[in-house]
Amino acid sequence: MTPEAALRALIIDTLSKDFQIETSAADLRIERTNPDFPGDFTLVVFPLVKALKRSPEQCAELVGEALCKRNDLVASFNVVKGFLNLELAGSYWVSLLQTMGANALSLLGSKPRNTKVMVEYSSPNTNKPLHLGHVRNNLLGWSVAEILKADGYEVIKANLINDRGIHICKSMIAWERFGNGETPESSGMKGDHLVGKYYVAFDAQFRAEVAELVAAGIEKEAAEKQAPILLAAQDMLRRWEQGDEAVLKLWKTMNSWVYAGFESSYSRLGVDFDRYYYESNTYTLGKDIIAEGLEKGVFYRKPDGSVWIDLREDGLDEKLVLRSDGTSVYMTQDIGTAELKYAEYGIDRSVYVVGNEQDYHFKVLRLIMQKLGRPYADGIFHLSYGMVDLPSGKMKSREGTVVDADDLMQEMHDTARRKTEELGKTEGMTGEALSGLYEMLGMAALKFFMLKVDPQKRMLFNPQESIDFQGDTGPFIQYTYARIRSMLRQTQAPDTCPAILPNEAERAVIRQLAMLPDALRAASDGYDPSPLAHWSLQMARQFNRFYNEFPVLKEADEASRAFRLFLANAVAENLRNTLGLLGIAVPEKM
RNA sequence: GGUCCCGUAGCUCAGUUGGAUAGAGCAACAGCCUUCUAAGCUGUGGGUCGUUGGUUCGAGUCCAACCGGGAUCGCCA
Repeated sequence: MTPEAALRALIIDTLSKDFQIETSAADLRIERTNPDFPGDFTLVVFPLVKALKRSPEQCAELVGEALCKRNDLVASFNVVKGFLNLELAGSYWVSLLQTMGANALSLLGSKPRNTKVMVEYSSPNTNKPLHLGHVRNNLLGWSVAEILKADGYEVIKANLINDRGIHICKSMIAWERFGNGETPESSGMKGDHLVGKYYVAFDAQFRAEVAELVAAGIEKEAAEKQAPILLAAQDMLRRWEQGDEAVLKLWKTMNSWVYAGFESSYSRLGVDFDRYYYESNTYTLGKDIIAEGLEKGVFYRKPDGSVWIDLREDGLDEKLVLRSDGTSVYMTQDIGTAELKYAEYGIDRSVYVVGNEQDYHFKVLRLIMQKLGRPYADGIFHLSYGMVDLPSGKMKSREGTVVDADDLMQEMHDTARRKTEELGKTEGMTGEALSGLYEMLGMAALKFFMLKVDPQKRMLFNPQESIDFQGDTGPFIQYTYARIRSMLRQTQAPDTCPAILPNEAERAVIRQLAMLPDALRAASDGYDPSPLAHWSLQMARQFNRFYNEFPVLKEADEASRAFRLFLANAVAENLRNTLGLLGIAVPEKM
């Protein structure tokens, strides 16, 4: 049990037995005590004033005294205005440390959730390499999946690959026209970058053709519809759908290049998937459900044959779910894949990590599934995240003004190397270990930067300034870990924790450790890794404060030294585990 | 125009279901390495929490209106 939960239970019991006041856990206001006052937790007594018929100060005094008497959890108290500051007993903190040891999450107890969650993330298009926005998506999705696992859910990570459509044909047609048979092997280019190059080439050609048509006196809008290369791409899509062998062959070849490229980016990012879905397989799904919905009267057909749903009563608009020619739209496919996911795994919840520009789409999807009475409908959750902006403005992959994911990762690696070399603390490390360290530090800086922010907010990314290695960063936490490991290489931590009375700095460290379960719960409930990132920062800061003031290895008193080693080891292990949920590895030395 | 998201220090961000004098980091300035890793620690300066009302013992947090930024409302995905 966490200290707060223990205290809450004690207060409820005391209020009931000594004051005949029945309260529920939710009614009590318990907070961390303001650092300016002595105490660990604070009970806000204003809500009790009416029931006790006393002034706030008197209420606080009465309750404080009763709590101290009841058992040895609360050692002392003080009252400031209507706030009852409670100090828990030193012996309690030590026994708590002994209980949680290297795994503070054990305070949660193990309860099987028997709940299956699918987290779909990444979902790239196969016409261009991953960029900064995908990086945020991938890190979020992977981390949320790991967090849910740590909180007792059964998790399936899924990737729905958009391998079909006009955008793919654009790359294909440009490669046919301008490629001269270029391959990743012949060019030495990563496959996804090679294909992306032709996507950009398509756009350049397209714009040139449009300009030509406009010069010939055609309206811009019309020109954009009749540019020859666009017509060629559209024709290719038709041939693709008809199963034209030459088109399919080219499609498969270019896709295989892209997949090889993606695999290498995913692997470097440290993300993985349990199940891949391909839009080329799923794009016709969902039509049966449309038919079912028509029968049930959830959908209706317009005279031209197109099928719609009217969501105006739900505050939305009418929405097309099937084209007049009977082909699927985006929504049709998503209805179908939702059904497929459920059929395959019997999932209870389905998390979609997709940018916030699709808020509307997922609101509609969820509503449709609810109206169709699907058992998984309420479990659909759109993990919506904000765009990543650059100082120069929006990223446009067509125009090639993007921060490429591979370039970014390499840049992080190089920056980490430069920084490490400046500090010159890596004596005795070999070339391979060093490069592994740079990678670890660079990726930590990148991942922490992305994950410490509330997903919902759009974020500004300044390649020159954003990513730092000092202050609120991944490397700062890694550094704290490495320092502790350095001590533990010299003297091992004891298996059991000596029962001494901790000083204020030590208590603060234990208190922070004990807050990890709350951070995990917040992260899991909110599908948001940032509470764990902030916990880690706070943990590292708290430990560094202690470390700066008190000796560990050089502590003369043997019991105290053993206690501090045990404490330091607990901090290191919990930091390592928590950063692991963010996809961040920790070095033994840096 | 309808709907949704965001607005907190010069910059990047925290701020639990309303609680004490609104917190970190970066940047600026001043200290701390003959002692366990200074990628660290300590201190100083920096705020009409977009604006105006409302709800109450109490509002950055809840409600309303407005201002500013963004997204979305395609037989694109």
